[in-house]
Amino acid sequence: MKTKYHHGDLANSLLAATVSLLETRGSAQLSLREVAREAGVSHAAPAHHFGDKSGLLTAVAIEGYELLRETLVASQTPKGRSPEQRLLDAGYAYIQFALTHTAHFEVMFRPALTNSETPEYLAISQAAKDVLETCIRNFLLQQSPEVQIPEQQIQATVIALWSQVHGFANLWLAGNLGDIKDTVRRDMIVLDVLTSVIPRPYITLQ
Amino acid sequence: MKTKYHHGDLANSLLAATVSLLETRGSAQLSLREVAREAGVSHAAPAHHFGDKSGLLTAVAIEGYELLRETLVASQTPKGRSPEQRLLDAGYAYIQFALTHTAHFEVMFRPALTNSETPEYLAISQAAKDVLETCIRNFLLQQSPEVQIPEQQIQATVIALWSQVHGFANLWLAGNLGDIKDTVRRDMIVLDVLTSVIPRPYITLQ
DNA sequence: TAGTCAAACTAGACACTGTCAAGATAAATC
DNA sequence: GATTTATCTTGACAGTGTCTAGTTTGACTA
Repeated sequence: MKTKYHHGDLANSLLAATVSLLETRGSAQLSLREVAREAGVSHAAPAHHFGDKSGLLTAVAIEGYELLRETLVASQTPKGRSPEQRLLDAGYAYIQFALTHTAHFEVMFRPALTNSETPEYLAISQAAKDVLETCIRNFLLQQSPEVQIPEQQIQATVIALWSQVHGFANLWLAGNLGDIKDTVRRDMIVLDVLTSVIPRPYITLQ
Repeated sequence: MKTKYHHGDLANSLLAATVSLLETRGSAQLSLREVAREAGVSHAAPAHHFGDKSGLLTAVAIEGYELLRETLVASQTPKGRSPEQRLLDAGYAYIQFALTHTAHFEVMFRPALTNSETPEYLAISQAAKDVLETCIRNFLLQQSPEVQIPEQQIQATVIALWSQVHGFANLWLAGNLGDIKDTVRRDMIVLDVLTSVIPRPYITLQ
């Protein structure tokens, strides 16, 4: 495992090194050559596996969407929870993911850094979004079982709720939410933010 | 005005060139030297006015916060509007600003690119945020005039509403909202998103 | 009006970057 | 065992941010 010419699992090592460097230095300062140094290979090695810098970051984004999807699915597995609770769980999981996997999260939502039109990219990002949508659908269905909610209204709700948690995570990561350091207050505020939009039943726009 | 040694208003020219390049190429590809070329000066000229790259981007962010503040204030000047309408107006203005001044908006909320601890930066960003907060305070005051809403609850509402519009703008700019191209549908969805959180009166958390 | 000084800008250099082409090595295949 | 193929290295190139030293110019002083 020391200094073989063929690394064996270089692609994954490079991915890990990239995420690690992103987490410490941020995406603006990320250097392909530093990634290569971190992985102990020559400066041009990454190109062979990922093409170029955007290719490497695309791989990070895809890994991120897989992780996010798993996280969201996992948040829905506990039994005996109401659709409303499940919605809260999903929102909380989303925020938790963003604050934990900051490197992935940033790259996932900056398409300028990646090849975001790749079929694989589109598929996995859509898959993650689908979990959210299903969750919200179930919630709306339970909120008003008798009314047939128009599809456009459902989409608007998806956008509204997604915006909520996504914006919260972004403002948090950008340092715009003041000095909320400790976990307790953080959890409280997250809950506040989430519940602030939860109690709303389906309403028709005038 | 042709090729004088002293430009006269180089700082502003550099700022304008930076914003222009940010709008076309994006922040990841922005080059100080290209900014200098665009402004017709030597590659080291920007350093004299802004120190380094982060100094230049700090100036962009500050200009952005000034613009945002003006936009928000302007959204509140029409007379005869209810606090609820004013809240909608502010939210709409926020989103409109983000989608119009994409370069400013991106730099404003990526502190890694700027010197976001500068007194001037902190002051102007706080000033912009204050407009939002006042607006939301007035809304809550009108929603429940008899109850004294605890400060923490107010802050949570500010965060919730800010998250909403901020997240919406971010998802939009990242291309995560599908193919909503035409202005009509866009306006409708913005309205949906905003109203989805508006009708909620003050509630206590259990 | 002449002289001085500080601000505004240029020129050159340095280490670093991403990417490309060409070559070296080792594993897999036949 | 020979050959092919994937993996990785080496070297080069243009471009970058920033530093230092120098040049130009406007403003102020006397």
